[in-house]
Amino acid sequence: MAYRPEHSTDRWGESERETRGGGLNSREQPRACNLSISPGKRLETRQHAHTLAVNASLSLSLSLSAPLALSPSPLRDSCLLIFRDPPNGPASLCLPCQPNGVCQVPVSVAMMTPQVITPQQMQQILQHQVLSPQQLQLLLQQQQALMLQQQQLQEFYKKQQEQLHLQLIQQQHGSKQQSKEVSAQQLAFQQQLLQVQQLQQQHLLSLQRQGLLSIQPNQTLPLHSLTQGMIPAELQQLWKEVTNSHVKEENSATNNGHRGLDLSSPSPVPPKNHNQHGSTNGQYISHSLKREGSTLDDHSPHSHPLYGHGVCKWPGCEAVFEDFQSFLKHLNNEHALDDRSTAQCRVQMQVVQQLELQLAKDKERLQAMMTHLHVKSTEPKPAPQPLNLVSNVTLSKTAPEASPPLSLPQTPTTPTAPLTPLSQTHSVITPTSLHSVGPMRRRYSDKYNMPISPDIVQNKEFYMNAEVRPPFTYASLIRQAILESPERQLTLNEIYNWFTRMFAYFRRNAATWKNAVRHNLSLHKCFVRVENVKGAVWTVDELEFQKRRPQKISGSPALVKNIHTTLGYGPALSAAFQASMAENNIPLYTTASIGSPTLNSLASAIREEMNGAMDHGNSNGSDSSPGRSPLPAMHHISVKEEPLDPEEHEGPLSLVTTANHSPDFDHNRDYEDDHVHEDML
DNA sequence: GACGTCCTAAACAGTT
DNA sequence: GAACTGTTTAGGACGT
Repeated sequence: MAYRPEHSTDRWGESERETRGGGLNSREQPRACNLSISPGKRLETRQHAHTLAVNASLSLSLSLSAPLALSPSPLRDSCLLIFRDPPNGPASLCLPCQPNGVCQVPVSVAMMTPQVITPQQMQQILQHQVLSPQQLQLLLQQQQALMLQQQQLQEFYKKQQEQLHLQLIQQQHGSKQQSKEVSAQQLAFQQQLLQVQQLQQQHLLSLQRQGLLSIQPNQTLPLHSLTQGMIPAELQQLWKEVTNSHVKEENSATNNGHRGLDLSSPSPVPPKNHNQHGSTNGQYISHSLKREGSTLDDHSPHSHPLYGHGVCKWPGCEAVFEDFQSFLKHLNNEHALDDRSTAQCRVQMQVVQQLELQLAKDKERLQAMMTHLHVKSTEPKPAPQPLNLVSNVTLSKTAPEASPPLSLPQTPTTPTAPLTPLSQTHSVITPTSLHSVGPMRRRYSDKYNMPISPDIVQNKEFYMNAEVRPPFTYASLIRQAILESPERQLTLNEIYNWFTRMFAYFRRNAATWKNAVRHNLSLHKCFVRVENVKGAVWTVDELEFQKRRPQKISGSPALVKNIHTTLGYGPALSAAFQASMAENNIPLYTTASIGSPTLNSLASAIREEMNGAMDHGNSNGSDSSPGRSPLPAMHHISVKEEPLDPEEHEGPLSLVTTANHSPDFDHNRDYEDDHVHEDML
């Protein structure tokens, strides 16, 4: 009775203040986004580019999101990071990434940057440079590492050459065109190598400028040792495939695709600071790399993007390991640089490219939608800031997967909830952003019949950590909780747990929202109580859920279409994949517009998918697992307070009979008792 | 203004 | 008896 709108408003305002003050503008800004990696390509990711960056782990582009644990790989020390703070400020180097850590630069990048220092050069350095012991040690490490690296590359090249030789023998009868292609490929490869050499020279030049290396201008750099005779077409093609797309991206994105190090301004930071975290850049580095799921942090050395929950996440591997070390061993042994891994990388690259393509399309579509909606909305509401969480999700994918326990202090500044300022992310506003604004929240999920799952998925980290009320109705949330469960049924307590697990907001005021949950469960026909031996679980009658509201969007075919195309979600897919591949015709359990015959059939499909198995389950009188039957036990379904004896009726009325009701009839019955029950009684 | 929906609050009954 | 679960009612806010 004592509903106080001002109270509600205050709470919202508070949440938004918390969100914006502590989250969006927080110091938890992913400053790592401004990190540049060199040599070769000065590649910078910014906040809005994380989504792509995370997928570009094999590209020449910066791919901090997919660090490869190379320890004790020699590649580790061969990467050179350039840090800028501010982003346009002078560069400072970090060499190597981390003395005892793991390189953040993917193999493809690290391999491009061999810093071969001859003994003569080393001697020169010793003679002419006053270097600290640390620097000397670093250089020695580099030298050793690079020699090892060279050996590896030579072995690799040898293999490739043998393969190529075999291939050439097989293809000797091939046409001239093929040989022409091979020649062209060789040419291209030579160009690539030339670029690499240039990059390496630039790299060394940068070293020189940093005072770490002193080389006479006319001195021949010993870089050719790497590439001596390396013209196998196979390797070339491989290289091309791995690098081409992203080189193109860079070339198109920048006027100079081979800028290499930006040495226009020599770093004012003396080399002695390179490994110190006390400096600004040091903090930057540490912070940045940590935020990218790095294993550099000595306190959390067991995080790796290819390792989660004790399972190797290498595509198709799924090997289980008891500890991180064994995983690393496995990674280095089983997923070393060989043909198989390369092929898998290729596949992954294609997947990534497809996703990127899809993402680009979706972004474009979203932009169009936003533009369209903005044109219509005459009053821009200034106060609430939409939250861009797309990149956050992407980031979170690379972060340790340990979800924050419920007992954690939930502040918007929690590192697991990185927030991106709106000002930088206009182009990627999630659908929620439009609706998480003030009192509109509760209409979000239903008004346009938009599925809430992608939003929840995308903003999961945020909702889990920020005490911001989710812009969904209780009914939508309950439905989501149930549908997310493997068996699509939850007990009340499990629903509670889902709420508290997924939303920090629901970790307080439990009495209020729990009451609301119960109220909604009981009130809405779409929630069906299924009695078990152990108790009762709640399931969702999807059709009923869809009938809850008449759709007013029929007049906007474009919107309908857009909604329709974003309906596809499969529980087996990962969250990010769901978000980006929503329209890939994956079976869904979500809302559909009732008015459209197409969507009606879609809804029928949903119903069949949800209940079709139940037909088989109906004959299964003895449930081997009574507590958690994957099929909602029809014979135990009780619709609200009137349990029916399934023996006396042909089937559960709620799921079958209501499917034939017209929406116009049904959507008004949400609050009313099912008179069918009375008929049947 | 009517209507529908959502939210909050509360009372009540049954079950654990 | 307390806590939990489930149902129902009531009233206000808000959008259509």
